[in-house]
Amino acid sequence: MSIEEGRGPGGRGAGLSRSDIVAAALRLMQDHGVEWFSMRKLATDLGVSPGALYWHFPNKENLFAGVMDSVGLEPSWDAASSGTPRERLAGHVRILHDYWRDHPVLVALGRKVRPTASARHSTEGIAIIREFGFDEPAARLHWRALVWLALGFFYVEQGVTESTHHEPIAPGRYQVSLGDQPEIIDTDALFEHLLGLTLDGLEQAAGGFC
Amino acid sequence: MSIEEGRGPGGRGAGLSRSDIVAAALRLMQDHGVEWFSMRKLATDLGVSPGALYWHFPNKENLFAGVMDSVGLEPSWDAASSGTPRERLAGHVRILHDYWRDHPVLVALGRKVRPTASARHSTEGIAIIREFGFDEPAARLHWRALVWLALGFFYVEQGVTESTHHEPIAPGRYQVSLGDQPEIIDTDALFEHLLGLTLDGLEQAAGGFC
DNA sequence: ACCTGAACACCGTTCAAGT
DNA sequence: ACCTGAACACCGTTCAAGT
Repeated sequence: MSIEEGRGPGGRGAGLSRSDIVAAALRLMQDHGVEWFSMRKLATDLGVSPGALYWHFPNKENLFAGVMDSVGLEPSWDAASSGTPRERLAGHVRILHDYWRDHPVLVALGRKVRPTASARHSTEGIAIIREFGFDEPAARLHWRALVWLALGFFYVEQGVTESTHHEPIAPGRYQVSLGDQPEIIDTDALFEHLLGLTLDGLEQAAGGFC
Repeated sequence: MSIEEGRGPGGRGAGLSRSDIVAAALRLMQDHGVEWFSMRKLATDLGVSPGALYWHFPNKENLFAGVMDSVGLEPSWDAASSGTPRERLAGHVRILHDYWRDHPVLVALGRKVRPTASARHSTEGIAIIREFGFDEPAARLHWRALVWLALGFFYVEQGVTESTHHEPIAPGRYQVSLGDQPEIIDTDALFEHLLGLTLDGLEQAAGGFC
């Protein structure tokens, strides 16, 4: 009657916790993709029966939400701390875009990613925009537009790089060929270009010095 | 030995064609959503066995591609035919955004939507941009940036309206409440704002009259 | 050529039963 | 309280067999 492998059938002893499950789920999704992931594979990975997961989480969607919370939404802000307001704002938006690009799991996760930056990131972004001379409501509107710009661009970027042939030529800097003629696109350069245009418009709206 | 309902088991006579299958698939997806759709439900709807579909299509993904082709990618251009170059360009981009918003099936369809407008739409858009004074390569780059802007914005818009409480207050003009404080956002106004900023930047880059 | 029907290998989720 | 094991109602896909 010795139980070798660990615990026998029934009873407790698996020692599962919400954070254990979430961590394993995130690892599996990062390694094999969100498409590949399933509750049963997660259970197998944890050495547990499928039903066990449903004591800790009501359903798959709730587990996904737990994974998203575990990753957190705190980009690193080191890159946007010096320079002109324009440069710092560009850095700030770029950080958002890079953050989402480096965590595709978050975006692929059932489209549950809310287009909001973290509170601190938003506060700083709005503060920078106010330096251009905008009042609070205008700055908030501009900030929201920039956040949507960055997230939207990443959605498209992800869709393109997933659905077509693409070759990464550097970390976070892939070229894709799409459309009729196999054209090469540097998505990072395209993002910089689009962001630049928008910030030009923002500066113009602020300054009025012409 | 009379076969009433149509054809008996086995043999031909179902009269399936690729276009029939595609049409039924599109209808089901529009009525019940892409999530709800399955090959077996499609077969049931067509009064046919699941395996029958696999004679016409190698797999589900290929069927999805067929659905996308059937919808076509030809927005109506009536709205962007008069006014200043700036107004016509804005109308052109707006048409793209509205088109994708009115065909969410295309975007939800496994993220297979290529971020390219139709050839004619692109040609006209690039021509308008050239009126600002850009040369061909610059105009193409600007056009691509605008296309990505419109498609990306729609992705975010769709994600928000699907994942949070939202109430449509007019066709194509819904308000959403998201984030910590239940704030109201007019997504159409936000898009106009973002597009306006970007076009301001584009005009500025073109003119140089300052 | 075109389709059926049954099978295969999967899903997410539930739930009595165990400890 | 925590987990098992079996079941339920699904999937996409394949394929021998029918006409």
